Parts: sequence; C-alpha cells; structure tokens
Amino acid sequence: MEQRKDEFVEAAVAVIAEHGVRGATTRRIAEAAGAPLASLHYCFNRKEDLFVEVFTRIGVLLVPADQTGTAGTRSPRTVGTFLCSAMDWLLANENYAIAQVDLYLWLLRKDPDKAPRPYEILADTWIRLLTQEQDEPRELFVEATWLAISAMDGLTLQWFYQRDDERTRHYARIHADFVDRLVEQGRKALVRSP
Amino acid sequence: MEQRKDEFVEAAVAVIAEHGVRGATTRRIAEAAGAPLASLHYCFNRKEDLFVEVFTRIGVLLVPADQTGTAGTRSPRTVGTFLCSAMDWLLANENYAIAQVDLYLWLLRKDPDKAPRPYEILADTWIRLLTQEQDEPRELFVEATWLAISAMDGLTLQWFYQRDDERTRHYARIHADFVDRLVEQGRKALVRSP
Amino acid sequence: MEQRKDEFVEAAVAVIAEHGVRGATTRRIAEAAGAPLASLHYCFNRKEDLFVEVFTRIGVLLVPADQTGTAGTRSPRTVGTFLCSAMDWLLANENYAIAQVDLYLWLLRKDPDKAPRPYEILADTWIRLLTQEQDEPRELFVEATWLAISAMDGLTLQWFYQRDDERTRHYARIHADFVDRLVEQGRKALVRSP
Amino acid sequence: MEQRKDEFVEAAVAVIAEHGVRGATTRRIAEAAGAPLASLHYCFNRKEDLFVEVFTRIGVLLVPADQTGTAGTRSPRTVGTFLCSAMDWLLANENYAIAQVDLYLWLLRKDPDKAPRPYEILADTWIRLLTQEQDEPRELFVEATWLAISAMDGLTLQWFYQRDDERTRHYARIHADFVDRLVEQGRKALVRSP
DNA sequence: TATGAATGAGCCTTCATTCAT
DNA sequence: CATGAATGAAGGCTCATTCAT
Repeated sequence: MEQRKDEFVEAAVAVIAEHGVRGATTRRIAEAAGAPLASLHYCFNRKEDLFVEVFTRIGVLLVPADQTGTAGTRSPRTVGTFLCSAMDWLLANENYAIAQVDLYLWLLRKDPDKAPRPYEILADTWIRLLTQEQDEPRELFVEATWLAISAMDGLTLQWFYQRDDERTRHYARIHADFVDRLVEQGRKALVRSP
Repeated sequence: MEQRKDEFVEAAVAVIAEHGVRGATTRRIAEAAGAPLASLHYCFNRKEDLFVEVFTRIGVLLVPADQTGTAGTRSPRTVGTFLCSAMDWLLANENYAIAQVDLYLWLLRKDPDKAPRPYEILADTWIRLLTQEQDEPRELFVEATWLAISAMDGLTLQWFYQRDDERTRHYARIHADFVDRLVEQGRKALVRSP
Repeated sequence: MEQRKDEFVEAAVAVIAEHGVRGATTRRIAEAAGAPLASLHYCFNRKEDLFVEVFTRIGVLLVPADQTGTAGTRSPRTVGTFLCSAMDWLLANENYAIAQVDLYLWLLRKDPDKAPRPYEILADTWIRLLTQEQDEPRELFVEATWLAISAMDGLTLQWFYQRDDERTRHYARIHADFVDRLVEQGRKALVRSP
Repeated sequence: MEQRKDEFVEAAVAVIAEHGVRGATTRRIAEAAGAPLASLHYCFNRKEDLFVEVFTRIGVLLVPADQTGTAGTRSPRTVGTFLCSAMDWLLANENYAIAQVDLYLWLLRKDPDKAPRPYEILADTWIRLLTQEQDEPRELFVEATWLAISAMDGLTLQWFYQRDDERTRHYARIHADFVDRLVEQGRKALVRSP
C-alpha cells in the first residue's frame, strides 16, 4: 500500500515531466505505474492529492542533509555550495526538476497558500544550517539565500531548453561565487560595526 | 479581423494568467474576449496557434526599444539596467509575466525548437544594443546577459507567491549590480590583455 | 434545438419510468433519444437540469385546461371530476405517472424548495377554477382539494403494481364522491351560518 | 453476526432516507453502521439483498399487533383506526416512512412480483383482524381497506415536503371517517339484503 | 471469521473541433 | 464572412464486488 503510493508518485513525476501537469491524466499515470486506473484513486482520493504529495516530496529531496555529527575537517558549507549541490541534484534528476516547476505553477493557482511552503522550508533549512555550522547571525545569510534560490529557479528554467549540464553548472558556480562574496561583505561589515 | 485576433490574444493572456495553460479552454477564452466560440477557430485554426501567437508577442514586448537616434547624453545602458527594466515591465504586466512562464513550459513540450527562440532573441538584442552603444566586443556581454536572464526568470517565479514588488525590485538591483560588475571585470581583463 | 430538447425530455420520461431516476443514466437517455451523448449536455448543461425540466413539464400537463370561454351548458366541474380527470391522464400516460413520483422523491432531496411547487400549482389551479366557475369562497375547496391530491398519489402508487386501470378508476370515483360530498357539506354549513 | 445484520439494516434505513436508494451506496451504509465495507458483503451477498431485507422489515413493522387475548372493553378497532395508527407510526419513524416509499419504487422495478407483497400482507392483516374481531363477512372491509392504504400512501407523499405532522394527522382522520362511514353503509346494506 | 486491498465497469462532464447555414 | 449547433474523444471519479490473508 505504501509501496503502491511510491510507485504512483514516481510514475506521476515521469508523466508530468513528459506531458506537463496538464497532460498528466490519471489514465497515463496509472499506465506508467503499471496499475489499474481505479487503484490510483484507491491510494489518492483525488488526483490533486497525488500531485500535492509529489510536490511535497520533491521539496523534501532538495533539502540538504543535516551533517551535524559528521565529524571531520570538511570545508565549511556556504550558500554557494548549497546552490551548486541543489543544481547538481536537479541535473541528476531531470524529471523531478521539470515536474517541480510545473507543479509549483499548478499549486500556485490551486492553493496559493501551500505553494510557497517548500521554498520557505528550503530557505529556512539553508539559513539554519549555515547559522549553526558557523555560529553567526541569521541575518547574514537571508538575502544571499533568497538570491541563490531565485538563481536556482532561473537556471533550471534555462536548462530546460539548452539541456547543457556543463553550461548550467558553470553559471551556477558564477552565481555561487557572487552570493558567497555577498555574505563575505556582510561579514566584514559586521566586524567593523557589530 | 486583425482586431479580433488582438482581442483573442489579450483574452488568452488573461485566461492563462488566471487558469494556466491547462485551464485556458477555448470556451473561457472566447467568453473573456466576448466573442462566439466558433470565432476563435475562425481566427486561429487550432488553439495551439493562438498560444504560439501569444507567446511570441510577449517575447517581443520584453525586448527594449532601440534608442539609436534618441540623441542626448543619457547615462549608458548596461545589462543591469536591461534586467531592471525587464523586471519593471513584468511587474507592471502581471498577467503577461505569469502567462509567459506557463506558455514557455507548454511550448517546450509541444515544440522544443520554438520555445527558446524568444529567449535567444531577447539575449541577442541586449547584446547587440550593448555592443553597438558602447562599441565593445560582443563576448564582453554574453555571460552577463544570460546570467541576467536567468535571474529575471528566477525572480519572476519567486514573485509569483510573494507578490512583493518592492522586494523583487530590490533583489533585481542586487543581481544587476552583480552582472554589471562582472562586465566591468571583463572589461579590465580585456584592457590588460587585448 | 427546441425540438431536440423535447426529444430528450420524452426519452428521459421513458428511461426514468423503466429504470428509475437512479438508472436514468445520460447514456441510456441519449440512446433512447437516438442522439449522441454529448448532445444531451449541449441541450441541458447538467443531467439535473433535464430532470427538473421533465418534472416541471409533467406538473404542467396535469393541470386541467382553463375552460372559461368554452361556452355551453357543461355540467359544472368539481374537485371529484378533477381527480378523475387527473387519474385518467395518468393512466393514459403510464410513463409520466411513474416518472413523476420518482422525480418527486429525487427533487425532494436535491432541492426541497422546488419539489412541492408543482403540487401547489396544481392545488391552486383546481381551487381557482372551482372558485371562479361557481363563484364561491375559496375556503370551501381547499381541504377537499388536498385530500383529492393525496388520494391521487396514493392510487398512483397502488396502480404501480396492480396495473389494473379499471380498479384504479373505480377507487378514484369513490374518493371523488367522498370529496365532493365534503364540499357539499361545507356548502350547507355556509348557507346556514354565512 | 445477526446483530451485525441489524446494524446494517438500521444504517440502510437512515442512509436511504437521507440519500434515497440511489444514493445509498455500500460505502455510505457501511460507514453509517460503523463497520468495514467488506463486512456488508459478508452479511449480505449483494447490496440488493440488504435492501429487500429492509423493505420486508418495514412492512412487518407497519402491521398492527394482534390483540386477541388482550381482554377488556376496548372500543372496537376499525379501518379508520388502523389508518390513523399506521400514520402515527410513520410520523414517529420518519426515516422508515421515506425509505419505504423509495424502496417500494426500487423493488417494483427490480422484482415486480415481490414489491406488492408487503402491501397485500398489510391489507390481509387488517381485513382479517376486522373480520375476526367483529365477526362479520370479509367483503365488508376489502374496499375500505384498500382505500385506506392508498390514502396512507398519498398522505405520506404529501407529508414529505410539508413536514406538518398535525396537518397530516388531520387529513388522516378525515380519510378515516370516510372509510369507516363506507363500511357502515355496507353494513346497513347487508342487513337489508343479506 | 472478518477485512484491508484491489479493480473492471461505468458514470457525468468537458473539450477542441467541425459543419451547415 | 461569421456563427449556432453538433459531436467523438477523453477526462476524473465512484461503485459494487472480489480476493488474499
């Protein structure tokens, strides 16, 4: 049953990626999942429920792992590294990348209150991790984080028709440098006038 | 007849903005245009033709006006100013902003070769104008332009649920500063080793 | 178009009579009307609209014709004659009789405010005609009329499984005698103490 | 197990009363009974079996108790008292009243031979009781009984939208007077020409 | 025995599109 | 030229019922 749900979610991602939310019909999803149509409605009362589930799960997957406890002398994570990691994940999971944007626009219309949540969760997580790991004030990272997220979205959109992974990673790195430098500036300003 | 077409395009933008391409049915568009359903198919053989027309027109509107001939001692236009202007236009034309993204994703699936064109036209125009106005090598502006366009898209997406014009403009300016500085760096590098 | 509607109404009556409102699917009705399924929804936005239309029409058909102007020395109409006429009509239009009861129960649940209307219209018409034709006070006929209508319904229900027209007419006449005698009693009482 | 059945019957009455036979789905009934869906089919192979059971039980409940042996100087029961008692029971058991009519129409279509039975049992019982208690010929009560039953049905239908218990009882009494007078007339005729 | 899981069949409705006028 | 009328195809969803456990 729980496994059944997973299969439908997986199938939905694939179908949305190929046909868009518009073309993601219950029949197509069921077929992609190799399951009868009625089973879909047995697992998810409404098609919308399935889509919300998909959208939520993608949001969760994008969030970086909490590394507290992972000892060692790693180089410290920054907004830029989060951005690059997220882009890496999206490039490695094309279907999720495409489905995510489509679902975002869909949810925005269906339930405008729910749509932003994954973005906010993502931003909060980034900020929280950075604040914890480097023991610095929250405000230092807020602006850079939202800039990075908008860059991530913009690059994703651009990647859709260029399909050039290397180029996308290249631009991501430039954006990353930029936001990290922004944080650095803020840090210096803090030192001078705490 | 040509006016009829305009009315349908206008109506389509409004309907797509509200219901998404998914919900932009012929009936709704016809109703929004105050025209009989059959008229729509009289002007545009297929619904898709209408959407392509809409998408193309929006692309055109985003392109900045060519100011050659507009004499005077204006401060020179930069990638950053183009970015800010584009964002201003999008914020002033909400429906177009939303419809554009939706149509972009739709067209990407229907006809992947056509979708990128407006983006490339936009980029080419920016680059051409900058090259002409400042009589500098093309390469100087390419990277900054594409970064700016991705930033524009990302900010648009973010604006969709925040609906905070000021905040969006603020972030746009930061992005603008960044890309302009990037160009400046390139310019210096060029001077050193032409 | 208007004729199309009539055909669907006719078909709906037949299908409801045979299968009940429950079994009166759009497909069956369309088939009975010899029309494509989509045509039904072209004429009646929702299936419910068709049913309401059917119910209303039956109500209208039951109402006796206004005979003012039809000169001559007819024997005066009474509640009892109305009852017998109504039963005659129902027996001559079996499908309508059955469909009416079914629709009544259906409408009662869907829109309790609409369901009673046909009954009230029927009662009002009877009372009005009687009052006019015999130039007597309204109150004289109210009770008898409602008794007659309940008798009509009860006999219809009974007829459903007995399917014995003669027997039904026989009982209708008894009920008719009864309500007419009731009116007669009232009339006498009026004379005595106006 | 037997108790389970009772719960389902009770639940079915409530659901039918609210949603009609049409809307009395297995799910709704199971939910109303607080039982798992599959249990319903464990107790009643087909949904129809449950409905037949419900219809039969309601028929039984309407039948007046046999009072032979209940000594005393009660005033003798008549067709009219039976009618009033039946109406009282229906008014006190609204759900049953509604469900009964709905089921009657349903059964009439599904199995026309079964539907009339409860009515005939009711009529036979009334006639038998009257014949026994007053030691008079059967024929004396037949016509009045069937008239009373049709009145009962008609008043029930009318009560559905008026929901006026007092008014309904009032009309029931008038009908009762009428049928009792009819019996009285028959009785006199019998005396004169046995 | 009792029930969670599963499903084939069918329902109502909407859509883009065509066609006759 | 313009449009009311019409429709095949498909969509989301629910239902009664079965079955494995």
